[in-house]
Amino acid sequence: MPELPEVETIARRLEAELVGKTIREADLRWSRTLATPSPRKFKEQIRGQKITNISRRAKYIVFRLSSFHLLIHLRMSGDLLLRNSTTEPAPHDRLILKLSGGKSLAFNDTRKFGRVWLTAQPEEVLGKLGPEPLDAGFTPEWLYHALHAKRRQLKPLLLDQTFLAGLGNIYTDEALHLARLHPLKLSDSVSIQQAQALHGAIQSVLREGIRRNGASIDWVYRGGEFQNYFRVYDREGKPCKTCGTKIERITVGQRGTHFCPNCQALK
DNA sequence: AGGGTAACCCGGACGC
DNA sequence: TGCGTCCGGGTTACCC
Repeated sequence: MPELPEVETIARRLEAELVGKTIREADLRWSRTLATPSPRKFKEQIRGQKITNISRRAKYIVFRLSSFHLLIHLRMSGDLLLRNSTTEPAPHDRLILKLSGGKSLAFNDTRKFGRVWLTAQPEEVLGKLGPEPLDAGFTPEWLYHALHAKRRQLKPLLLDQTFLAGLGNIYTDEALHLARLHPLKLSDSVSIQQAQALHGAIQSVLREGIRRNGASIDWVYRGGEFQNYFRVYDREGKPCKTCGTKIERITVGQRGTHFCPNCQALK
């Protein structure tokens, strides 16, 4: 399941491979993948567009084209695959962009949660997002004040993309454990020292993810040994790697939430 | 206003 | 085998 580090890695790879290529044709194989515009308009507008830049904003992959922005959100099960144009479409391919130079970019998405936007106004999609957790503007001071401007449980607040953009369920649990903060702790009860710890933990787990996936992205979506790196996520009943206490799993805002009741005491 | 939860979209995994 | 339930990213609708 692609979270921010995986999306970052995909965007970097695509940037290295696809800048300068022209989109010859779009093969839309599952029309609901398209958030906007209509399939007809999409095919018409994307034809002949040149890819000038590829980047990431939150968990969106942003393709800057000659006169539009193509935004792709992979959600749960989406993946972007570079293929030769002669390769047959694979099961669960939702959109295939045929490019100049004999390559194709395939958006493959088993669960059909992922969405694609083609728009001249990307801010309509990206405008409400909070700051990037790895950008210079995300500082311990900003986090402290932002936390105190709300009175919300830390876990749902950190998952709120308008508060901070790009944290998903796994990295939120990991960051809270590293910062020794209970997921239900109220945001305005966090001390300046705790905000500093949380800030460091968020950047640390994301950077760790990026570093890891840069080396071996292929198993990220296939299970493999990904879970061996988790401190708390998906480790219910297993010993905390810090203190040995059994990791607990609770539901917070309908999300599975994992924490160490000893390291992350509420009081 | 600002907090919370439920439904929604999906298919795979898993339990019975 | 087969049916029901859970899971999850993020938005929207709705209630407190």
